[in-house]
Amino acid sequence: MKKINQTRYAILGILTTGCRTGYQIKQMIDNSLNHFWKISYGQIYPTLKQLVEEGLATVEDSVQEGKPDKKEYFLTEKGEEELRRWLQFPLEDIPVNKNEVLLKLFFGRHQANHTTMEFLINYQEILQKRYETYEGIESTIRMHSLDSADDKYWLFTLNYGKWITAAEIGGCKDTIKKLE
Amino acid sequence: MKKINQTRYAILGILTTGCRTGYQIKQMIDNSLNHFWKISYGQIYPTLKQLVEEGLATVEDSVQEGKPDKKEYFLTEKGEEELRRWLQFPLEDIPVNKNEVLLKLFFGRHQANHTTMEFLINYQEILQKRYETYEGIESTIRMHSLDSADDKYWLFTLNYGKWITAAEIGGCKDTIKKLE
DNA sequence: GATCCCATGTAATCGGTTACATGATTCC
DNA sequence: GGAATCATGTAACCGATTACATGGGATC
Repeated sequence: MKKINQTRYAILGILTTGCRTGYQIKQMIDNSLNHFWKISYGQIYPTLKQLVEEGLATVEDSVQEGKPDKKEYFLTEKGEEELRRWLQFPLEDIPVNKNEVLLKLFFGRHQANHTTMEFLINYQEILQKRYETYEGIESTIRMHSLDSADDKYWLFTLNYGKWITAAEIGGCKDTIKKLE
Repeated sequence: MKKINQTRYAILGILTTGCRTGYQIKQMIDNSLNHFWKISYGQIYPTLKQLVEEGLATVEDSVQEGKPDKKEYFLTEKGEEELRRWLQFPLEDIPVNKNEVLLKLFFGRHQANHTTMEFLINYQEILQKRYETYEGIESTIRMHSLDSADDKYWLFTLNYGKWITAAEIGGCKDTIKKLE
């Protein structure tokens, strides 16, 4: 069973949201998907080139006034099909998310409980901030009530993200309590 | 800010649990940590060699009866210090866990809602099985009435894992409901 | 002149997987 | 003889990051 390269599909997907250049793709992922996806220019530019070679996208040189020139990428019909094929392809098993917190918790007997607790409290604070960020984004989207077709799914994603973050906060608190 | 190689520390940690050989380390991770960590021999053996070179561990050739020879690794004092140093080192920010489910959800407008729902139902079933596995392991540990110093922390880890899994199941259900 | 944003790209390197190679021992 | 388990290792490859290189335009 060969593993598929998800980054290709992430880029394919982003190209349907109005982002057209490598720079914009990077910005979109850093700003909107940054809690569950990331990417570097070292991947973006070569991948875009490859997508064109495979006929999944086309490029157009675009001259801008007041800004540097840029290359705009557009999905082809074939590219859209490829995206849809990937979307409906089911997860056969859960990918292992390497979790540093759980790993450290597992080796907890090698340090004083209060040190583990401090570690968890620190992590919990970070999670709390993340949760608040989600809430902020959510209300921004709702207020702007943009008619963008993507918004609905963006909110689903945020909501799912909130569930996970809340659970992690709960897990931290619960563990801290047990360590006391 | 340079990123530290956590795999080294995972191996360092496992060496404190009674696992002594590369083979045993692999087994331990596959059997006990498989939901939040994984590793391959291609990492284990070179890393063990490196740990010895750095004075964090020592090797001993061990002849066994009825089984092939093996190499047993032991943490040095320096190795234990290194492990403790890593353990107490706080997370400065949350590492990005690339999440295929969230990514696909984000691009949901490109397919029929029922397709997205089927995808989520499938995922939810996988999560449910995982949750039951956690419960199974938990009761096994509790029944064996632990004298191992690690057991307590193993249960903390399991408990935390249950929180996260339960939340993901909740997130799936909630999203499915919204898609109806 | 300095700094920031926009914009594109590559080379070196790293972390990790996969596939391969080897071989002892036990159990059926 | 064949399969399963125990055991160690390497080379090729892949996905991704980091550091570097370049440069236009706007703003202060």
